[in-house]
Amino acid sequence: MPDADAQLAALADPTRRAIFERLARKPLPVGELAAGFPISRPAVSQHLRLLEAARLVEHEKSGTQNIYRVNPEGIAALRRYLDQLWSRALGDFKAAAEASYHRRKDRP
Amino acid sequence: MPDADAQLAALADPTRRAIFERLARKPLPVGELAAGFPISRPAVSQHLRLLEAARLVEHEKSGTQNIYRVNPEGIAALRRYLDQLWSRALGDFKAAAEASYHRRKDRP
DNA sequence: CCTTACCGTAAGTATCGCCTTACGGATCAA
DNA sequence: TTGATCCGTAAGGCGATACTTACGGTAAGG
Repeated sequence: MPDADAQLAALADPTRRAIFERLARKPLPVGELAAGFPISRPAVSQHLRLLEAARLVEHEKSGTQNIYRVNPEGIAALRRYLDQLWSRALGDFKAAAEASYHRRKDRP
Repeated sequence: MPDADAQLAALADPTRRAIFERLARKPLPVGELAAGFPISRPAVSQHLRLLEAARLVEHEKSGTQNIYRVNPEGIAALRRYLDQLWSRALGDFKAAAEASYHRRKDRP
């Protein structure tokens, strides 16, 4: 999955991650989306271009508007890559890590 | 978990992710680790500093060597953050994404 | 003690990334 | 057609970052 590079780079930027999270709650046209951020609309467009290239979001035209939404397949691909990374990464430490992982997860 | 920014930024760089994956397979001293990459040893040291600040790796002194290994707790923290991001991110699309996620996972 | 091996830090440089403003294409209403 | 809205792209500035070489500090060995 060679998207992993682009996907991680996309999520690494705080603004882009915020855009992603906002689209996650609800699909939005670019203008309405950009209104929620302190940067210009073209800046948001550029972020969206990266997010879409990374297959984290997708868009659909509706009149003059472009409606952006999250891309479940790209997200699933990234999850698979990361799961495999963690399992390879944890090797001998797998037991300890899983324990630490579930400890906080099971007791919120 | 405010580490998420630093952790994602750390993994976004291909060289740094390669370093992380290599340490995942086996803890290594800096010199031996750097020998596996086309960049200088100080460059590797700088990457390790970022990875350690992000709690993705940790190190231990052994004579004149510094042995670096992955940090299971930091990794677990990132996993928790991402899991929560996915669940918030997928909302209505959760079913579809989970399906797509497990489809490839269950049939390797 | 002196030398050697191992490593981190500092300084400098070139490239990359995020932002802005300016501009042009596409769609809809009047 | 004309005008207004919505949006993407282009060009440029500026700070961040990923490298290099040079240097200093620490530990082991002769």
